[in-house]
Amino acid sequence: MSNEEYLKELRHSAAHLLAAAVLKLYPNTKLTIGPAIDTGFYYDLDFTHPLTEDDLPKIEKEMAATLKTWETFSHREVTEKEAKEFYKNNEYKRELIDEIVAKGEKLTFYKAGDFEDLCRGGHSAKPQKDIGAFKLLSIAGAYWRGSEKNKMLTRIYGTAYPKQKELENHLTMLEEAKKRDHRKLGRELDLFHFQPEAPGMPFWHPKGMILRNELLAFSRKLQLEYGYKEVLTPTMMDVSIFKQSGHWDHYQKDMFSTIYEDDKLFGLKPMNCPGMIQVYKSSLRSYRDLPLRLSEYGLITRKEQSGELNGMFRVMQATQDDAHLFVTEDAIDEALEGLIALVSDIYAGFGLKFKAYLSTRPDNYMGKLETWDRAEKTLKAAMEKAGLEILLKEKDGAFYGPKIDYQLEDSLGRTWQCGTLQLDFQMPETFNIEYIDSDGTAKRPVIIHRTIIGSVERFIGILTEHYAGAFPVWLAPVQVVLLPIADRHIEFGQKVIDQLQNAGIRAEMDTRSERLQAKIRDATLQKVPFMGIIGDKEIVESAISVRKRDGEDLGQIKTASFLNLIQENIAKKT
RNA sequence: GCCAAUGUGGCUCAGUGGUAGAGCAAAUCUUUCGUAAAGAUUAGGUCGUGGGUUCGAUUCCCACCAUUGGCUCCA
Repeated sequence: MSNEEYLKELRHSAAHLLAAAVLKLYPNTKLTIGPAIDTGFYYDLDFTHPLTEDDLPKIEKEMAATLKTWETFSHREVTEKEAKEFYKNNEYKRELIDEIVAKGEKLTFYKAGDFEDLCRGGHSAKPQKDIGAFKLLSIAGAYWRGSEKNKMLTRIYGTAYPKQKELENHLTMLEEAKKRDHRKLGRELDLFHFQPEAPGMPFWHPKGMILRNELLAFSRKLQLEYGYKEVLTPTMMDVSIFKQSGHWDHYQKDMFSTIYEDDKLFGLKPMNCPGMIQVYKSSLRSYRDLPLRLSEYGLITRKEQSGELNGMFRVMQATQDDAHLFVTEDAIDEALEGLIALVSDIYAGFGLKFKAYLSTRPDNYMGKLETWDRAEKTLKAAMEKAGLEILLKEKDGAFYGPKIDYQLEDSLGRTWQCGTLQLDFQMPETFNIEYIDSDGTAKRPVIIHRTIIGSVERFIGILTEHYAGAFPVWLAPVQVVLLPIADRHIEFGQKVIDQLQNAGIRAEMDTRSERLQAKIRDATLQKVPFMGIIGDKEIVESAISVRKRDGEDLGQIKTASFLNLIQENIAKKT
C-alpha cells in the first residue's frame, strides 16, 4: 500500500472517530458523510444546536478516549430494510442508501468499538495504532450534497497522521502559510489596502504599483517578442454589445451596469472579448494580417457574491493579461505552439512549477464534431511538443471549444489556477467576424482566448505568498537601502544613492537617527534584498558594506561592483 | 447568497451597563551609535454604521455594512 493510501485509510478512520465522538457528546446529531481529503478529513453533521470552535477541544478529548476502544474495524453486509431501520431518524443516510441500492451495490456497515456507520470501507487495519496523532482544525458550513438548495450542515475539518511529529510539521506549515498571507504582507510591506467602501477592490500603494508595473513590463516585453500588438478597449459599453456577445443573457446578474443620459444602459465589461473583437472588426482583415495577436491589459469588473471575496485572490475589479489570437483554421497549430512557449517563458520568470490540464469536449458542445476532434488533437500535440505532461479533464471544456488550464504550484506546494488557453469556434460566429482569403472569399477565423498571469491582482497575491514577501530583486519595491551609521555618513550615502538611481536601481537611504541595529531590523522586516552600511571605514575605502536580507554578510564592496551585482541579480531574475 | 465567527487609535490586541487602556508605529527632544528593536516626552479613538431597550450603551437586543474560515458560484 502506498503511503498516500495508508494516510487516506487512517484519515477515513479518523473521520469515523470524529462521528463516534460527536454522537457520544450530542446523541441527536445526524451523521451524513465523512471522507478523507488531501490534507486530512472532515465530517458533515446535522446538529440540533449550533456548534462553535470552542466545542472542538471537548470533541477531541472524546475522540482520544474512544480511540482506546478501537482495536480494529469489522464489517457486515446489510439489507436495505435493516439499513433503513438503523437510520430511521436520519434522512441523509437513507438518501445515500437509496442511491447505493439504485446503483445495485451492496450495503455495508463498518464497525469499530461500539460505533457502526454506513460505509463502503477503506479503513486502517489497526486504527488505534495507525491514528498516531489527530487534531480538529475548523468548523464550517457546507450544503448537503454540495447544493445550495439543500440544508446547510456543519462541517468539522480535522487532520490525522501516523506520528505526532508529522502532525506538528503539518501545523507548522499552516502557521507558515498564515505568516505568508498576502493580506497581512500587503499591509506590512505597504503594497495595497482594502476598505469597506470598495469591497473586493484594492487601493494600490506606491510599492504595490512597482510590483504591478514590473510584472506588466515583463509580460509586455515577452509578448512583443512573440508578435503581440497591445490594445485598450473601454471599460464601459452600451449593453447592446453584451447582448450580442451573450453576456447580457448569461451573465447579467454578475455585471455592473449604469444608466447614462437617462435612456442609455451601459455595462461594465466582465470580460475583454467583446471589446477586442470590435478592434478586429474595425477594418477589413486580410489573410495576410493573420494570425493577429491582440493583447489587452484590460480592467474587468464582476459582481461577486458577498461571501466569496478573498483578498487579492478574489476581487471585483481585476486587470487581466488578456489576449485574443485571430487565426485561420490551418494556422491553429502554429499559433498554439507559440502560445505554449510563451506561457512557459512567463512562468519560468518566477520559478513557478506548473501543471497543464487539457479539458475536452463537453456534452453540450457547439460546432462540428470533426473540428473538436482536430482541435483537441492539436492542443494535445502542441502540449506534447512542448514536453508537457498531459493531464486530462474529460468533458470539462467550454461549450465553444477545448482548453488548457494552467495550475501553478507555489513554494508551499499549494496550487493555483492562473492561465487558460481556449480555442473558440463560437464567438467568431456570434460576432460574424471574417477575413478575406487569398482566393478573394470571406472566411471565418478562429479565436484563441488566453490569459497567462490571469488576474494581475491574484497573481501578485500568489507571488507575495510564494516568496513570503521577499520578492526577487527585479520585483522588489525597494532594491537597496543604505544605512548610514551616523549623520556625517549621509553625504557619502547620497552620492551612492545618486549613482544607483541613475542606473535605474530603486535605492533609498534610512537617515533616521536610529542605531544601525534598528535600521537593519527594519530593512530586514521590509525584506529589502540589499542593505548597504556606510560608516567611517566605508568612506575611506569608498565602498559600502553589503548585507543581504537573509543575514548574509558580503563584506565591503566598491560601489561600481555593487551596482554590477544588483544588475546581475535583476537580469537573472533572482 | 448560505453556515459560523469577528469588527476598540495607523498596526497587534486587552477591557467594561456609568462616554476607554497596553505594546508597536507616529511627532518632538536627547543620543551619532558598526550588522535584527537607544531613552524621555507628547499627540492620537464619539469602541464598523443605523435603530431599539435603559436614567445612562462601546458593552444587551435587532437590522445593515465589511472582514475571516468554509459551502455554493465563477457563463
